[in-house]
Amino acid sequence: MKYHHGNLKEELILSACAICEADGHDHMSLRSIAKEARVSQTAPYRHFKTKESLLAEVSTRGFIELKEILSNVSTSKKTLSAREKFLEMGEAYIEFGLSKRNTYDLMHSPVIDKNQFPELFDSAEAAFEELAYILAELYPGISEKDLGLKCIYHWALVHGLIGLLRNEGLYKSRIDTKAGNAMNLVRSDIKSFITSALEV
Amino acid sequence: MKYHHGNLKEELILSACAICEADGHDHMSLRSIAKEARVSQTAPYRHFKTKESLLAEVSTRGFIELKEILSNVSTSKKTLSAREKFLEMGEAYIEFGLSKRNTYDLMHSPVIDKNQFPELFDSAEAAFEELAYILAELYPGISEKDLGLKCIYHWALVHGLIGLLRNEGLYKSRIDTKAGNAMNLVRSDIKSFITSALEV
DNA sequence: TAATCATGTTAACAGTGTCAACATATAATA
DNA sequence: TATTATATGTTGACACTGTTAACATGATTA
Repeated sequence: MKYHHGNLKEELILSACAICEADGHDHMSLRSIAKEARVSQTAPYRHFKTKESLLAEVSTRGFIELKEILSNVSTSKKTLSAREKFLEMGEAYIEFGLSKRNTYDLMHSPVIDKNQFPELFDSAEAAFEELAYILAELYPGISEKDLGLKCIYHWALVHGLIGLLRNEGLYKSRIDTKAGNAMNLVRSDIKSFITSALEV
Repeated sequence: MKYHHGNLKEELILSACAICEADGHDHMSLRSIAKEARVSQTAPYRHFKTKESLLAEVSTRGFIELKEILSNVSTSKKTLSAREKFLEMGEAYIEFGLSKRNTYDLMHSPVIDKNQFPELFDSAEAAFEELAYILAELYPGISEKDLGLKCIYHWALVHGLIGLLRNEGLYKSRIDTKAGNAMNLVRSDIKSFITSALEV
């Protein structure tokens, strides 16, 4: 029987990622994660100063995955026009926010102070940089200031849309019922929704 | 000494609202709220089936306040054009999201299942209806379907923008530093930012 | 007046994050 | 190689959490 685990830190992170996505970050306990790794309840403290710092790791992994998803659009679809790549990125972003729902929540949760975890901060920024790259390609010669404004505009739109698409019930009376479910309409054709934002 | 409090439920809600806004909903314990009302730790259970239902009350009050803020724009500024009222509402919404930060978080937190609390659901919907009213005024004769799309569009934008404006650090390298802080630029003139969305 | 019911209390349970003190395996050093 | 230091594990404990069960008290109603 080995006293030392060998790869505990990584296993804890992976467990945390799985539990976070399965149950939500607020239903995730250090003790249960430790138990899953068949290790004592305080063993995680040899690798993470606090629970929050483990959550920060999970969040960081989320941003890294998101960044890879977004940059894949740029690199693996070189034949597409900038405009089409932008739309694909928007779709991919929303797909991520909807499918990795709980992880996405953690990534944007106020329980983790990004300023306290430089790696998390950097990973988040790297993901958003992908948006800036494609927008710079889409608007050649744009000033840095206007590029910044456009980044904020599109990111806000897409981030907000994810929140809305998940709150399925909301807006029932006027949209889902009376107007024949505009929400589903948006969901079924996200690209055309995002496209309208390009007219701005 | 009175055994019965008399107005405990309301006092608990008010305490909860205060603590939520001060410390965040995740740092809010039933016991501390009970203590603040100088009442035993289990007294709240005579008025709330669970902690979540107290949080739902706090969230509901938030949406009610938000709805009032938004409808005040419509009613108290009748001389304004529909367009100007829309911009004022957007500004007021963002102001709410930034100043009542922790409450706003709770209102959009996934820890409360809105479908489980009809009053909360209704209060949230009532707030969003205000947006629909002003947009209907702004686009007379618009179809219900298109109205729904516009609601989603503008709500997503403004909701997402709040998230971004609060994450002050994010996007530092490209925007805050290189581009001279586009974020602050947006914040200082929210109306013109929202205005661009009207061109869609 | 007596009985019912809403609203309080106390005691206890299982679960949480975290720390201090101790144990062991690996790495570095003499 | 023998010894020591360091990284990584364990046990036990603390204060805190939400929640339930059993009981007490005050107000309302028959």
